[in-house]
Order: sequence, then C-alpha cells, then structure tokens
Amino acid sequence: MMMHFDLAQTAPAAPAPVPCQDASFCQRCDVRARAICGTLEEDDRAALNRLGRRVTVQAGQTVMWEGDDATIVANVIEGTLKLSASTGDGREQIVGVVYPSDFIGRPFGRSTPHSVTALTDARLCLFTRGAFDGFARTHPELGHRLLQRTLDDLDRARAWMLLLGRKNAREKIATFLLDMSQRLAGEGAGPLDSFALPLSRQQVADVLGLTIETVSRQMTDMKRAKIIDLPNRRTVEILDRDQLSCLAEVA
Amino acid sequence: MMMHFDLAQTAPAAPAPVPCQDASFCQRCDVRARAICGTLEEDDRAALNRLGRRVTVQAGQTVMWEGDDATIVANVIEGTLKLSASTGDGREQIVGVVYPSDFIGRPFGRSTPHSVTALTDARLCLFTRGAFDGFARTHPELGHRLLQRTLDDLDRARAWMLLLGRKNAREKIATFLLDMSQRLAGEGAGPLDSFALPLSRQQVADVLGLTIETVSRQMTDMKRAKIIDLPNRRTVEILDRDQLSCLAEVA
DNA sequence: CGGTGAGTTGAAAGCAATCAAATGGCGTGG
DNA sequence: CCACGCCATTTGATTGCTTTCAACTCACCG
Repeated sequence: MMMHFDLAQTAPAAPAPVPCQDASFCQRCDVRARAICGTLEEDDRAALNRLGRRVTVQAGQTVMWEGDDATIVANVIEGTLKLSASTGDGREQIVGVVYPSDFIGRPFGRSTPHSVTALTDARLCLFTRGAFDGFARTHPELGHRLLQRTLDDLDRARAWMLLLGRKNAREKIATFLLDMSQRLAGEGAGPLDSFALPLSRQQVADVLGLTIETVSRQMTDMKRAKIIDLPNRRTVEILDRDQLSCLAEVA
Repeated sequence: MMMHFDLAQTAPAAPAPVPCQDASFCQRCDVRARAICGTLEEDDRAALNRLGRRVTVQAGQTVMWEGDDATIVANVIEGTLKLSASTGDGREQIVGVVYPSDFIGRPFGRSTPHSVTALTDARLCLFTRGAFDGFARTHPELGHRLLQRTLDDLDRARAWMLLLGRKNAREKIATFLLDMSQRLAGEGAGPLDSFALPLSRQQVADVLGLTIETVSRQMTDMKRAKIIDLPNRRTVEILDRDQLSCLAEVA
C-alpha cells in the first residue's frame, strides 16, 4: 500500500499577512470580475475589502489543515493550490485544484474537511470566518455567487468521481491533461496546447488515484505515440488533441 | 472492461403529477424541518408550495437524464434515489445517493450533469427550474439553506473521492456500510445496526467503483468473519462496529 | 564532481476484473 | 402446493492491470 509524506507540506504554515487595506486594492484586483465579490455594489465591496487581508503563501505551505476548526476563508488571487484528504496511514487523495478567482475554505461549518496547500507561490484575499459569514448573511448577492460556485465545484467533483471509480490509468491521464489545458486557460479562453503543469508527478498521481510510476509510464507511452510532447518535467504539449479526447473516453 | 445496462433505468420516465396543492400539504410534510424550505416564513412557504407539485416515481424510473437541459428541481419527500454519471461505453458511477429531505436537480445552470433515478418508490416535491430559480433569487433565506446543503454535498463528494481513489475493496465496503448505517438513521439519530439496503449489489458496486463480484466476495468474507450478518439479500446487520470502523480506515 | 531528489524504467507480485458456472430466492402457472 | 423459469447473487478459475520493489537516469546545485 502506498505511503508517502511530502515534507514540503509539513513546513510551518502561518501565512504572512500583508496589511495593505487601501480601497484601491480591489480596483487593481486581477480576478475581481470572476471572483464571488465581482458583482457587489461599490460600497459593499469596499466594506468587504475592509474585512479582508492580502496574504502571500509560498509553494508547499499549507493554509488550512484537514479536520481543523474552519476559522478562515479566502479568494485566490494568484497561484494554484490543492485540496487534499488522506487516510490514517498516509495515503493521500487530491480532491480539488484551485486557480485564481476560486474560493477556498468552509463557510458556515465547524471544521475544514480537507487540507489546502499551495502548489505554487500564491496570493490570497483572506477573511476570518466570523467576518465573512456575517457579511454573507447580510449580502444575498454574495451568497448567491458563492452558491453558483459551489454548485460548479460539486459538478466537477462528481465528474471526477466517474474518473476515479471507472476509468483506467490511460483514460485518467488523458482526461487530466485535457482538464488542465482547459482550466489553465481561464474562463473565456480556448484550451491551451502547451502549458506548465503546476503539479509534480506525485501530485498528478494523487489527483488521479494512481502511483507515480503509473503516471510516468502512461505519460511516456503517450509521448512515444506522439499524442503529447514533454519537453521537460513540468511542461506538456498536446500534439493530437482529438486522439487525446478519444482516450479520455468522455461521457 | 465492465459494461452493463440496467433495463429498469430505461423505462419511460415521466413522473405522474399529483395536483394536490392545498396549503395543508407542507404542514403534513415529513421532511419540511430538514428540507431547504424548512426555515421559510409561513406565507413564503405557501407561495413556494403553489409553485410545486407532488409527484410519485416508481423504483427504477429516471427523473432526470445526464446531459439533458435542467428543467426541474425537487425536494425528496420519501424514498431513495441515485445520482449517476457514465462513460460513453456504458460504465456507470453512482456519484451520490439522496434520501428524504435532500434536494435534487441543478438550479442556476444549463444542463443536468448526472442522471437521477429512483432506487425505491419515491415521492418528490417538484418545481420547474424557472419558477424555483426566480423564487430563490427573491428569497435569500432559501438560497442560504441551499448553499449550506450544497456545501455539505460537496464535502461528502470529496470524502468519497478519497474512497474511490485510495481505498481498497475491503475498506470501500466497510466505509460504505458505515455510511449507510448512519445516513439511513436520519439526522439526529445514532447509526443503525440493522437496515435494509436500498441498493442492489450492482448498485453498491457502482457506488464504490468495483464490480459486483468483488462486492459479493468482500461482503461474504465479512460475514464469515462475523463482522456483519446478511440475513437476506437486502438486509445488513452490523455485528462488530468497532472492527468495521477499523477496516474502513477512517482518515 | 559528487550529492540529492525527482522522475523513469524494469521485473515481479498482488488485487480486482473478467470469464464462467452454480446457487438460491421468488413469483407464476399448472 | 409444487414445479418451473427467471434473475440476482455467489462462487470458482484465470487473466491482466496497477502496484510494489528496486535500480537507474538526469537535472540541478553546492
């Protein structure tokens, strides 16, 4: 049975707060339009801004721990983070990957059901739970945006359950690469044919419920078949998207 | 590669509407307290009631099809239903099981991401999407309840991803039985030590990402080990909950 | 120029899937 | 009431995919 402990994750976690709360922050925010705060009225947005703090986290830092009291929530401004759950004996499953404009944390609940760890250096717009929950309760518009986002996350999680439960290694890798190429492109854009993976091989394995060796073998097989190219460890080029889609065995 | 088609699912789907819309319906509703409509003011609740229809569906009937336009949503009043996704070649994964007071359907979206099929005869409180979405937008309290429920569903889905990706057959079965014993008991109650499975062996396999043979073997193994008893095909008795919890390898 | 850690490759083992056949519960019709 | 047939489930034998264990390559860095 696989057992691994990623040392980077066990590094001290406390993110460094950056106490710049001037009102122009949101104006300059790259992700505001897509984030849950995007549709707030100007003065509501300013009020929310006063509740939040910008923080930066380094790759490998864990922002929230599985099972801990849920004391903070945040918007992702920049960077990529993983949500992960694990068994008592150390097997890990990544249950979500979040990108800029995504929301993290568990509002309206007691404890955080999974850990949140930065995969790359990241910037967050952080709120304490109490402040955020209170604001959300009095601003239905925010709650509605959060609901929409949560419904989307749920759809994505359930689609991933099909992958985890019923797809074989080759189909998992193909689906994963297509998903990455789409999600790294961002909302409106078309899928990328070349991109840098924010994940190590081990993390790809943890997303797909595989081992690192199987991920490596499948990827080199696809490289040999000229479906993808792997110029270096972190970059992927999709050479034959049609065939990749075919392998992904879409529903 | 497994491939099966459950004929019962392909039966004609249209649920029979029961046009009893008198105001006393909600008063007598078994699940109102736990459902999303539970905290509405009396007149709001009456207004919502006027938008909904009671329908009954038979075991095996599919209420919504994966990929269809999302035109309805509903509260489950009685019975058990499955949410399922499948690959192009017929492999199926059950991505959720819903019980009385749960909400089904995809509000605020274009298409239904997974099929919804009754496992037992069931009664639903059904709304058209347009009517429900409009009502929800003007009643933040309802939206908030729905958000809480969706957040819970998302947590559950992600916990299941750990099971699908990282647990072996024995652990999957043990986790599943414990989960069932808890969820069939309902909100406040303690877990049941004896219960009737609303799922066939094939459906258990589809929940766990296994084959029917593996489910059968693991369950008879546990029976031989006196951890559970299986007096007949559909009933399960938990004889040694501690050992079952141990096998489940809880996180 | 060795050291380190991520990633790749190879060989073998193991677990669940697949293929195949037997069992048993249940409703129907004689 | 019993025999029959159907279908879900169980059980057995075998296969094969993924894991496991192990060795090796490679890039990067002091």
